[in-house]
Amino acid sequence: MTTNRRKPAGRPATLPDVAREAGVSRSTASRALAGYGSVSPDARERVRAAAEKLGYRANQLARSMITGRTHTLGAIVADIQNPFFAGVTRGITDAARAAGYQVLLANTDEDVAAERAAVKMLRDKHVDGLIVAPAATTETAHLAAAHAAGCPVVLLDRQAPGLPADSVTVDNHGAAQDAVRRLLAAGHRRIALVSLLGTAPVDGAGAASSDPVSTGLERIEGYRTALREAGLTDTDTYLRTGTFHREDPADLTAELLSLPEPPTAVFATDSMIALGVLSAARDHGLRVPEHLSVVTFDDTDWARAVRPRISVVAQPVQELGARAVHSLITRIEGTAHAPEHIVLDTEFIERESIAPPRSGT
Amino acid sequence: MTTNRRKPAGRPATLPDVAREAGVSRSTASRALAGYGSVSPDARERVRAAAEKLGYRANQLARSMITGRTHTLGAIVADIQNPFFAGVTRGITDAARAAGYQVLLANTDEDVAAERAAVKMLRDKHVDGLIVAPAATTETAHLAAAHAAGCPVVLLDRQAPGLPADSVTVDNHGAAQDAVRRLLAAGHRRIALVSLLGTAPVDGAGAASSDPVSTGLERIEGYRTALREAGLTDTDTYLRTGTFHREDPADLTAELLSLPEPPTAVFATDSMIALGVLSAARDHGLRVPEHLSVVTFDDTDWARAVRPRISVVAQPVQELGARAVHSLITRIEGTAHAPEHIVLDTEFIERESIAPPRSGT
DNA sequence: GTGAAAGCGCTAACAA
DNA sequence: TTGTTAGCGCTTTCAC
Repeated sequence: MTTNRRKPAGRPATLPDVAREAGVSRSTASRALAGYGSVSPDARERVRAAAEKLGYRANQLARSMITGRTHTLGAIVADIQNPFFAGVTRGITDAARAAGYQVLLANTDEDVAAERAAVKMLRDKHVDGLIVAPAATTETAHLAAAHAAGCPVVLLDRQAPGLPADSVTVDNHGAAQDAVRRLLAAGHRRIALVSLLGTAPVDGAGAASSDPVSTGLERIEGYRTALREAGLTDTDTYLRTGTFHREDPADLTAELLSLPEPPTAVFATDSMIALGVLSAARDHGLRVPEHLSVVTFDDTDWARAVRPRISVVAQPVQELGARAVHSLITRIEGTAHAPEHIVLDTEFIERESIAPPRSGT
Repeated sequence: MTTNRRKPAGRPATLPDVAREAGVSRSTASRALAGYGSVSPDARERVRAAAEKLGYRANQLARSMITGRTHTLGAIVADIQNPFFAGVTRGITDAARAAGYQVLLANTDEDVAAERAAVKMLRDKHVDGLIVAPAATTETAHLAAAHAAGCPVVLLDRQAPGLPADSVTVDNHGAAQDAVRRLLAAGHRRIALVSLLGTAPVDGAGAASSDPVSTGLERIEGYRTALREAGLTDTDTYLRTGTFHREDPADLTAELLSLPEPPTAVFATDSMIALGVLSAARDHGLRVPEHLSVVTFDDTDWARAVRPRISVVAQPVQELGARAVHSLITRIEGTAHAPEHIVLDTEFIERESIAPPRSGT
């Protein structure tokens, strides 16, 4: 038995309803509404009118089943409450909407297991692609699998060497180096870096011991490079890295400030760390910038409102998100091409948190 | 012709693949996996093993078409970059995920047209329900329509009188009143309020002239109540309200501070406004709290890190989001019941931004 | 307890 | 240009 009953008032109008109202077949109605194939102007108009009259809205679920496209993107970030990711997410949702896509959001708290679970859920929902700020640089099998299975992935903010995916990042090394150079130029020699990394701390002399997020690592390397340039060979004396959820940046800073020869300047690798640095400085009765110069990554709202205003390395947060969306959609809708790696410029914004050290090194 | 071909390696496994592998019918396989109806333990186990072997993941799109449930929630907020909404969104995504739901996110920038468009897109995607911080209190026909059509709506942070929907808010009137009382208790008489409202400014004597967001209005009323309690009848002398995107809170504050008899204390209705107030105070060479006491809604990260630390009315942001999710899911999964209005407590956190005025009123 | 068959709302070959 | 036909992958009566 075919579905020839008339549409009851309560039920939302379906395509057969529209077709019947317009006096055409379902396929013609479908073609007219989706705007493909060829339909006579007359039929097209009748269908349009019928759809309007019935308040017809296409069932995207049914459409997606056929076309294989949901026009939905998945965004996986560490923490939407972090102003950096809030800005990035804003950029993502805006760009996505402008391109006719919606965004499913997931937080990972820098936890790879949570990231894996998120990828699984989002793929179950058949997102057309994934924008991921990966929690780890090496454990990316789930991302590679998604990519291979035709769910394109673009990496945001962070790289993952093994993965043949597009990426949108900033030049963390260069930006950090530049920031530290400014501290050096002001006369500082005892310059600290405070950071939080994904998993394991960077110890003493060498490189990272484990698999932390690449961003932090690059900033640390930029810091070291700048110090070495200035002839400071012992680059790790004032280097303090903690682990998310385990260490508090304020404590790391407090420890630095209690040193016999405390740093005269601190470089914070993001705005939430800078807050900890500021807080510790205050607890030690230190004024910025007279007693302690401070520079941080990320130009948050408060950096230009507090006293003194904080000098920052500003990242183009919204653009980071928007470019990720564009890369992703290009890959979803376009033909295969080699992974592209977009590197956006940062901007150093000089404000009032840098002063010469009180006593020379 | 039935679909009897064997599963090619490239294609993801489907239910027929699993059924064939397990030697049962599709219906049995479906029952075993979804865990309804009755299936013999033996068959259940064979199906489970087959699914595991083939790496089967159910197509949620297909499932949703049948069941009418997508296990997806829509969240419509003003601006994810506002720390308040960032916190709320965090609460929403976490609670949703814990309950087996995903979240589609949309920003409105307090624009009703954008909100309407978002509701339309999200409903097209068949979200099971909507969490909305409505941009306007009266223009809510699109929300009422969604609700009536079986897509439940819960209001977040803001009320909409005409709408028979659940809501989760805080006691804005009481919290504002309490905050202003503390300023009064410190000896202030010239207390300003700076706020940004949805559409039209609140002028002179009366109530709102148009349809701004209820939250701001309630805070203004709380402010007026506290002033009246203290015998200050002229409650609007230092009341300054602007419009989103049009006025800058710093300008509103600058104007106040240029008055012949400037206020000695300012109450900001959210953290982004507080930033403007602080900035204007600095530009006027005023120190907080010696020259100007400051209190604000929302306990953002920076409020406890800046010097002086800012006294705030803290809202339970994550809980606000979580409770909204629970209300919504209860309504989605449960039976019809009268709208419930949850009002959460705020907490006044006393810090260092309030001092007695220099010259008594 | 299990399978056959119908069908959710839509698109896409293919014929006409 | 248009209609017919066949599904997408799954759930779900309804007999057996």
